[in-house]
Amino acid sequence: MMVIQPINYSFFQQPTLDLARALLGKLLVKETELGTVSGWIVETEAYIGPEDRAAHGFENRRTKRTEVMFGPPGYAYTYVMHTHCLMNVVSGEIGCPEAVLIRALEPCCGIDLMYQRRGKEKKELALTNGPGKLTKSLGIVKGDYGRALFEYPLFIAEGKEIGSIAVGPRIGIHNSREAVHYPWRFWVKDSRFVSK
DNA sequence: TATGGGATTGTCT
DNA sequence: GACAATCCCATAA
Repeated sequence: MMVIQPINYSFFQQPTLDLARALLGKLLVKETELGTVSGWIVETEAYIGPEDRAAHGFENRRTKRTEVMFGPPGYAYTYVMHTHCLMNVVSGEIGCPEAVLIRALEPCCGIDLMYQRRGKEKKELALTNGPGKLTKSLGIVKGDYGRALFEYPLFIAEGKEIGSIAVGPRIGIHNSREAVHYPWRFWVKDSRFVSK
């Protein structure tokens, strides 16, 4: 039986835009009492606080909610958006509110459990092709806020080789003026599992 | 305590 | 394409 190991901590010690690319093809894993679910990351977005009007940490806004982004990289920043939970990987140096949003996965293991959580009538694509969908499939919740992503039960692991990477503007931030156009969204060009 | 808005999704037109 | 669902959080008073 194959054992999945969390990635080394040093993986998270790179600039946010580099990390956003490096995360493509990696495996995101969540273990619960119900079982283990994982998926290969195929789409990410970078948020770089001080200069990024679309980021929650814009102008270093430091609150209870954004606090984890000011800490060391490699931890989970989860928050609730309308009726859904979204998952980010904290990046950047201590004191810098930067993070990478995980927007889409390609299902890997635990697909039965994904259907159980999302609804059996859903199509396979609808399990993980959006930031709110993948958290539900993996069982990631607001309570995972601040968890280390290099330890069980919620972690990043080595994945598989990917083809070319596509780059473009981020999604869902139309009120963010000039930041709307920053090319900080990255996805696996040939993947069927990206959002939208 | 009250208020306004949002890094989404699903449904309806 | 438009909009409702539904709720957390930051801000102001």
